[in-house]
Amino acid sequence: MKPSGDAKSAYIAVATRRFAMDGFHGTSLSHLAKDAGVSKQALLHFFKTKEALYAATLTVLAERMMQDLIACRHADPAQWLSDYFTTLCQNAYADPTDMRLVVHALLDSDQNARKWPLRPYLDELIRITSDTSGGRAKEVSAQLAWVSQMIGMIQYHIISVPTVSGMYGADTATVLQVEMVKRIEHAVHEFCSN
Amino acid sequence: MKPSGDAKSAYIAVATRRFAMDGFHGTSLSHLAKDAGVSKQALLHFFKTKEALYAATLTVLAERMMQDLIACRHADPAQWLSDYFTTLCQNAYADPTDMRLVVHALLDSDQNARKWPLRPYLDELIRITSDTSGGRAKEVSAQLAWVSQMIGMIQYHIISVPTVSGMYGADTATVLQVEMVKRIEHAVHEFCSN
DNA sequence: ATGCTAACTTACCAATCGGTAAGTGGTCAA
DNA sequence: TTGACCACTTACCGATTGGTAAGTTAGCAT
Repeated sequence: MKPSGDAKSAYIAVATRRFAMDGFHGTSLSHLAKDAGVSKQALLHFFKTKEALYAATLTVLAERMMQDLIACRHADPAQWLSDYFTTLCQNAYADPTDMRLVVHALLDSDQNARKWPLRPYLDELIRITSDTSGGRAKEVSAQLAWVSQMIGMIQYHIISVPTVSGMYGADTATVLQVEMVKRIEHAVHEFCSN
Repeated sequence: MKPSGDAKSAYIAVATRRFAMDGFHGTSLSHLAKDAGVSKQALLHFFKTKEALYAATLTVLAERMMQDLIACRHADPAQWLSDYFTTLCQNAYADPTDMRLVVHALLDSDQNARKWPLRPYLDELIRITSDTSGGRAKEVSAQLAWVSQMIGMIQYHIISVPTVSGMYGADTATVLQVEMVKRIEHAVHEFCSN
């Protein structure tokens, strides 16, 4: 018998990729089953509904994003933020799955129905921000505003890469990537130093 | 007989709202027909496929966004940009339909299959940017980078309003709106003046 | 050996999907 | 008056949807 946890997380991994690509409504259980190489009911054995599977992918996504953030820990909080945002971008160029999934989830969110699993991640980002000399001088809501602006700018940038590349060419898209890194460093320096 | 153009654009208006809410895959022809108060085949009479109807909504969306941009025309290009981005935000708070539709379309875009209808709009934004004293000093790709960063920050901000509001409360969401306007004015000033 | 449970499978379901075919009723030019 | 055309309807289609029911198989404790 295959160990339970492995199969379950393998299904979540498959679902993560599919949901990130095509969104919740664009993905069917049959597709997911085919991707995973099992029958549709194998998925329904672990996750009672398609919604439950989707929710599980979002939970795992939130944990992964939190881990990635912690992995960039740095004594200087401003450096921490700069490093994290930059590596977030770099990783997403190679694999935009997570960023796409977040945006899809944002658009799908019923606001009250499904609770947002990324709150701890956001709170941690705010906490780091409030540790910087510049961030400390500002109100919490201003810190949240800045953090969400940064996250939004980056995630939107990632999901628009294929379109920009198709419109203006791959080389232009590369320039946008370089400009994004510069913008991140500038924005962190501007907001966090005083 | 009802005048053809009216019905057709009425269907597009209905489809715009639905597609913006639920995305392409989350919207069915039956739902659209019910919203419009006609049978499903009334839609298929004007648009041969669901894809064609979707493409039509994107085309009209692009025209509308271009008009909104032109409507903000100002002798000073920096002021033009500042006014436009600000009013774009304000209008989207009242009705986020267009912003949501753009992001949905970005996620759906097959990159080669459907051509991106917002290119003229983007090009016009770049043209205005290049008319500013600060923008003139920079390369075109840097202007594009800045414009797409601004658009991305704003659109992501709009689609995240319900989620942020659910997480931190409506009053905090209002603070984010104020901060966004401040950020827009600051960013325009920083990039466009020299 | 036996029974229990976890991890599946095949078979099946009503509902809905996008789309086709064949009209129906009203308007308008001739 | 007629005939063409347009906007639209009802009826229908095969395919696919999310999900249920009822096995089947393998490992493991007793």
